[in-house]
Amino acid sequence: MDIQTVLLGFLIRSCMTGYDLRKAFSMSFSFFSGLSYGSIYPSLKKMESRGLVTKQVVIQDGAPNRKVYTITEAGRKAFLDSLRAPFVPEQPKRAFLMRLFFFAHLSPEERKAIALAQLESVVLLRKELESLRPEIEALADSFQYLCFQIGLRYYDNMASDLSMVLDAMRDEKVNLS
Amino acid sequence: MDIQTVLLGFLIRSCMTGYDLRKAFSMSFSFFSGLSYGSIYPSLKKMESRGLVTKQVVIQDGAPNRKVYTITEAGRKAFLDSLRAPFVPEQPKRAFLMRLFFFAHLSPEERKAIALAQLESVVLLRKELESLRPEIEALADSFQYLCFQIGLRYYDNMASDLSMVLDAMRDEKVNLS
DNA sequence: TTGACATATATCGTGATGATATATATCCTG
DNA sequence: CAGGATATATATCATCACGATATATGTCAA
Repeated sequence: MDIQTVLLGFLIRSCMTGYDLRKAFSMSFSFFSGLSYGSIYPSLKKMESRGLVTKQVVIQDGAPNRKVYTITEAGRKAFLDSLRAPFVPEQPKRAFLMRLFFFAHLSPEERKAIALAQLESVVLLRKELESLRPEIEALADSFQYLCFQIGLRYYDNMASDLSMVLDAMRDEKVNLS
Repeated sequence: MDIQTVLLGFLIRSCMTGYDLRKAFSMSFSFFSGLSYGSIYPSLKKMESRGLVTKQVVIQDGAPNRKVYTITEAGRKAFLDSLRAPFVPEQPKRAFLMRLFFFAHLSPEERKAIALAQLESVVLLRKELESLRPEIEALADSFQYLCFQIGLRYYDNMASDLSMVLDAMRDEKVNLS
């Protein structure tokens, strides 16, 4: 998912500390990925050593010094290059598919319970994302708004997959392997 | 995605070597995840030390010895437990969303080219998966067939997302940030 | 006043990935 | 028949993402 590119994308807008980047990320990217300090700080170090960003230490009394990162011309170029890089095909990679693959090992009741729990959790995730709408409509550009819409559709599609699974189980002849 | 659970799921069917597991995996799971030896062998070692599998070394002359793994009762229990474990919510995590998020930094022509390339690659992936249909219809149980169908729908949904993006760009007023 | 929350950086263990190394056997093709 | 590709089979390495945790301090409300 290339964390460095995302960080550079945020740093183009404004100079930021690792902490700021984490916040910015959670607010706008949260629905398609997490990002932890264990990834951010090492990435910033690497990017600094590669000349993609520069660091300004702002001394504060008491609190730990802020390390403000600024993107360089090389960083801007690296960012655009990776936006343009050839696409690497992606796979679904969803844990639920793994479970479903082995569903024959569970009883019909367990299968139904698991699929229903999953459906509930997807509905919840969709609701959470939907609740960000006002914020996104205020701040996002048109492409970022498309990301939001695709995120919603993603959950809708998962819900519809789960309904399909539940339908298939409704009139199942038990099929233990 | 819990590699150990997947390996146990295959070992329930029959005893296998790491190499066999890799093959079994690529044939049936390939459309939602990869699995490399760098993950398999360490996992098998861990599972052996935890008593989930036992190892029989089959000496061969010339070729490296086969290490055949057999699932234990504890392994069977661990497998079922993780199928029943509470669901961890998942996020889309798609690299294309990251690109789209920053699309405003590219020219309209570049945006269109990237989205079209992506669409092509999705169509290709769908075709490849569809070509596995006869094999899957012959070997899969009904839940595994549902996995296959969901895989196809996944690519269909991605294609439809991309069409949406292309439509939105067709009549765009350029919106650079 | 005390506990929760925000600011801010950093490191650690765990583990997944992709690449590579090491051997040998078989099978197809020119 | 030689050569090269492919299959069998195990193993390790560097890279790096993640989640948890440690360390400090400031602020604000109950």
